[in-house]
Amino acid sequence: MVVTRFAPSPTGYLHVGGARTALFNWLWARRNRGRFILRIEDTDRKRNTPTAAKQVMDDLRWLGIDWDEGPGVGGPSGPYLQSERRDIYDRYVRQLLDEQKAYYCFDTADELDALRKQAQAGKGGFAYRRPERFPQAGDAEKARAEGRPVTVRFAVPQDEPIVVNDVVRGRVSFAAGEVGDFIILKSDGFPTYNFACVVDDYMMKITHVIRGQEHLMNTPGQQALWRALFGDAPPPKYAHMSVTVSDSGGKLSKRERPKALRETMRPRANKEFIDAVAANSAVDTWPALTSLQVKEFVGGQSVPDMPYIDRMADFVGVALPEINIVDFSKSGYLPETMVNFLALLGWSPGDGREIMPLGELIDSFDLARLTKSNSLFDRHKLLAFNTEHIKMTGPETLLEHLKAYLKNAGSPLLAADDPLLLRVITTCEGARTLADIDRKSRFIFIDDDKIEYDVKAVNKVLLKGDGLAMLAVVRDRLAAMEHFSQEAIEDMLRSLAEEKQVGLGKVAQPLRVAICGTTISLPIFDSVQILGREGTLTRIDNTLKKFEGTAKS
RNA sequence: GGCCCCAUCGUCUAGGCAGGUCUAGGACACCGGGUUUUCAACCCGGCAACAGGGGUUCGAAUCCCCUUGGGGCUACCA
Repeated sequence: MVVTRFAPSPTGYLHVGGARTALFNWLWARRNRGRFILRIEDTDRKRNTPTAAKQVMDDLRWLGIDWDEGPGVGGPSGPYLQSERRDIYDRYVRQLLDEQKAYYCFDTADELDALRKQAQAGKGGFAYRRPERFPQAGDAEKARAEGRPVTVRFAVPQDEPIVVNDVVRGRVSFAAGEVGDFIILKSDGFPTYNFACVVDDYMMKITHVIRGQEHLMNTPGQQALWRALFGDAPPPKYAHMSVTVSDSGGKLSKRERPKALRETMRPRANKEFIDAVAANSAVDTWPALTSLQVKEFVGGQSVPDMPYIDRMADFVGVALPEINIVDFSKSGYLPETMVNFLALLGWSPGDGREIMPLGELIDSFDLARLTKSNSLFDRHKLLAFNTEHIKMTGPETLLEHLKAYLKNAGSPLLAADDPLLLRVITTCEGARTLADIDRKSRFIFIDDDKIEYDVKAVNKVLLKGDGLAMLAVVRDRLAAMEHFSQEAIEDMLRSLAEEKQVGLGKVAQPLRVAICGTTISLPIFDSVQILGREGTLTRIDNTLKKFEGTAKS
């Protein structure tokens, strides 16, 4: 049976790279009717937070990725938090120590740094120099007493090359001595990734490890460790996927958002600006940043937590590139879109299909068709995918997605009932994101006297030419109508245009701006009918009053 | 610096492992036109690639080598 796992380190939100890894493992398990395990690799006490673990799980659920074993669901190989498996790791470390396959180490971080610098200066790479005689338990005690850090290193067999047979890359060979002895147990008693991962993959009977290419260099060490620990037990098959790169070059990383924000802030960063940003940087229960903190951020010396980044971006008025899964959901992308798009980053079914529902993805997924070369995360294509998915998603499902979106965005449209929302959805055929739908419909639930007029729209449609005059005529016709049905509104506007010998746009656009404040809204007949006669007339009157006399020639 | 991976339109890719059917196919983007009550959507058309150099072969996008370029790793992070 195929068993795969996703093993995130809970250091923050789930980002697209992690989501893709999770998805590929999940697809492969589902495709083979196997099991998919979620394992939390929280062995870095400095960086991991419990909220991040929860957030990662929420994001996975949002994507529709469920796990057969893991936090929340349990399973035969638990616990699934590495921080709760320390006795297991200790046992294996003990075993290696006893068999002289691992040894204690007492170097400080500074000493190691110095060694590394030295190696850099020379021509070779850095590999830890193994001591002639392995320190014993007594030595470790003594070192501890002296306050030196105590770690354990694995003695990587140095006599022959290590060959990794990778599912996507084929045979990758590492020269004997190339892989240096690496730390398996940190001085705080926690295992390192390279160790815990091997032990857990064995105990959880993982058959396929699908992960990013950045792990390829870890594989020979892990493989050697596996042999030392588990002898001839067959190791999992490794599949190292291509890396997802960003258009700014390099691996797509969470740092892009702070970077983008910093770049837009820098040119404006005088004292008042920094103070203003700082004063408005509080998030929920988190206190506002100080001006100094903001200044240091702009200067590149520090990076505040992500919520602050989002808050500042909001205040400054920039849209940051989406990196985390939550960013995409906030921007109005469907989970179906994300899954589909992510699946095609480094994989293709080979027959030209692109827009695929989940079931099709599962049926077609194949490790043999993973791409070797890196791929760039193309937001344009993502948008196109979202448009397609919105089109092919049924109104009921879309309604659920939309409601979740609106809630998240705090949209006034939240006041709408289901029938109205459904109507909005069907009228918005061709919307590219849920945000589009929201944006085009918000006007419905804004108070008549709180319309924000878009300057450009007002100038172009109302002030230039005889927009205001036309609007006044429209107002009177609307007031005189017997039945305020959508059909009647359409008939009235069309015949008015015909009567005045102008295109419908000349009639419709001033009306649109009057009731929405902008030229972007639902189709005009729907807009007017949904708003109702009273609201429409009030808004027209307000508009007329506001802009009369300001018309340009 | 060392080690490892990769290389087809601007981007994602098909084709490569089993060399000829590839004057290299699709999608997105872009450009032009159409439709139109806004934004979209939609329809039609167009531009556009085998990184370079050597081999092997009757024949190479496809196999081999070198160069160049890109990426990854080089932590008591995962």
